[in-house]
Amino acid sequence: MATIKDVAALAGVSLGTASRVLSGSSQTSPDSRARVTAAAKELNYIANGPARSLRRSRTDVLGLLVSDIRNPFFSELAHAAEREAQRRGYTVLLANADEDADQEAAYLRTFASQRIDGLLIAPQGSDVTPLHALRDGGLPLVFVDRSVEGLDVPTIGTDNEDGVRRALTWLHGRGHREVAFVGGPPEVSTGRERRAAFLRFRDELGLSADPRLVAHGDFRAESGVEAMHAVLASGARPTAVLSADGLMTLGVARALREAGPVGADAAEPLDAVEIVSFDDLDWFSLVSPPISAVRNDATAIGRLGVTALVDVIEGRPGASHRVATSFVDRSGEPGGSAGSAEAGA
Amino acid sequence: MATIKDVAALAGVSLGTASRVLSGSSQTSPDSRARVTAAAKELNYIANGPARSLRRSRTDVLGLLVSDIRNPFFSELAHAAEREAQRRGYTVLLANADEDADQEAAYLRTFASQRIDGLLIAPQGSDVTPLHALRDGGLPLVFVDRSVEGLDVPTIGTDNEDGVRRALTWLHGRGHREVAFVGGPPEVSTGRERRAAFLRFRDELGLSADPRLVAHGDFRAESGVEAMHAVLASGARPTAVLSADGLMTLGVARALREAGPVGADAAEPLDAVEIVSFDDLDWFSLVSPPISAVRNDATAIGRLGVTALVDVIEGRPGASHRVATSFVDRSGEPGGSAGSAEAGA
DNA sequence: CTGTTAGCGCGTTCAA
DNA sequence: TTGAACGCGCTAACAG
Repeated sequence: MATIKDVAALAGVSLGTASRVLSGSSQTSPDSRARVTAAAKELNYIANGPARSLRRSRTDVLGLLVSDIRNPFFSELAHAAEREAQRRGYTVLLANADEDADQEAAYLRTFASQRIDGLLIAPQGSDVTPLHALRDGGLPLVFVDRSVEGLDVPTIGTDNEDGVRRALTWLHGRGHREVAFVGGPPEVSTGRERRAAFLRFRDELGLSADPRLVAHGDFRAESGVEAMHAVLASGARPTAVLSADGLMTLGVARALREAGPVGADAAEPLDAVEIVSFDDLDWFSLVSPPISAVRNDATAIGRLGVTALVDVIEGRPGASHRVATSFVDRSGEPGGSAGSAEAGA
Repeated sequence: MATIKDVAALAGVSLGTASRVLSGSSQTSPDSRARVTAAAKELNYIANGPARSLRRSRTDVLGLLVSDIRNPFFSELAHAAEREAQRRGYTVLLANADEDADQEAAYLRTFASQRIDGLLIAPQGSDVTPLHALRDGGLPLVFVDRSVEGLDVPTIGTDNEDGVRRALTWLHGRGHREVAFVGGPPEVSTGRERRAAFLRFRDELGLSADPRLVAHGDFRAESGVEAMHAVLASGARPTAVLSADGLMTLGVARALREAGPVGADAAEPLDAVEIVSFDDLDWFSLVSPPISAVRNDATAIGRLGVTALVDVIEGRPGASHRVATSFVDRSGEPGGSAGSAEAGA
């Protein structure tokens, strides 16, 4: 690979002049500008990033540490963050904690070693010490989607309480009183907030407070299956269920499908259970009956996260946001028959 | 941030000794090892990556440039690649070309500047010059999922021909003769291969060669909607459709749903169209009728891709692979009723 | 086994 | 406006 020295030699100027032309920092004569530019093109010169970073003590790279890249919410968030970052002259280094605190800690070290300029993170929340260390080391930090206590960091999250309120109000309006809840892990802030909101609005709306209706997963599909099975096995007979994230909704739908007439002792078959999801997935309109959902705006969160992070990096205060949710009511849609123009199989 | 100099000073040893201890390269006395380790821990020392890279002229970072991070196939591939890379001591820098050749070129530059040790790429295929430049610059390269002509690079792809064969044979066995095809873009190798295989096996099996049954998208959901609409608008009346990738399958399913009795002039309503997808998505079993699919093993491709790339980096020849597909027959499953334990709404 | 030193490629200061 | 020289933090080569 050609170095700036090669470029300078070919252009017949000094190394300093070549550097000034290429980084466009200082004034240079039109003559040397032309010659250096030409030489750089001819040699296919691309500046050595590590050397540059070492000298400038900045990398123009942002880290994004998501909880689970296979979760559509986070891949959409990542996509939006990447676009916004690129618009502002930063590159995004994406890493995946896979809902695992150890892996999160490992990537935190990697990022620190790479000397990224700032970090966007959806924290697991089980152990904050590594985050504290980074923070004390002076790394600009912004939380997306989730947050952890005791760390004063700009946070871009969803209005979880209002989202849950929308879902329960809607279910209540449809006549449901036995509403099950498949929540997220209590270690994670969104898990806690959505659970608290469920309990609160459940009571305010006068829905059944049967504790057997409440179960918890880990925001992954398989845990949704297990949680829903657990609810059904407990003997509870929900007419509807609210799932706290999109992947678990997939699991819940699977579990309900598998369940059939429930349990060994169940004489009475299970009526159709209406599903409502926190997170709207693109296939919800295709199942029967369609799944209504709280829209959780990953794109806005990714975009605002980068904005806040760049603000912090450049010395401005980063703004926190609670992004509003909306509710997608699919009760009026035909549902089913993805492969057919008719309703019903 | 503490530097290795600080660590050496605190430990009371020379800079060289500190370096030797921390990188574990050479032999060191137990005494200095203990003191350096302690000092490093106390100062919360994390080596400066850029400086390290500059000196060693390697970064221990692999690039992964995917076509579309929101495509579940690629997020799964990325996840697998990341795991395998970590296992081998590399970090993965993930970037998203968003099915756009310009963005691909931009990230290629970024990667080159970062001096990554090797690149895993699912190329767009429209313009190979930037890839050639990298290749000539000596960057180890491996293609995943897709490939481009004229570049002798290890390639880990799917056995597209056999996948399509499985799908068409299965459809033929179910009695379908009017089978539509929603293909990918011809600029992309997988688009071309799946199309060629469709045409070949369509003819071998004696399926209808009506050209109105064939349409093309760009591997994104919206294009699946458009392609399916185009087929229906042409007046063709397929009884089944093969979609060339998972996201387009979503679009196809939507289009069929929306279509209803087709067109303004259509007197006869459209019978149920059976959908088969190249790429199996996790919700296919939940729609009605369920969507059968060719399993495209993203995990294997990601894993083998990293293996091949590391081989190339370390001077061994990288092995190409055609990963086998399998067919998931869901015709026997109940389908529909995601929210119910009963079949039917 | 350890201390000293050179230099990776670049941006920037100081003189000219 | 330009050239020369320094040093960012680290590893490796050499001498002791």
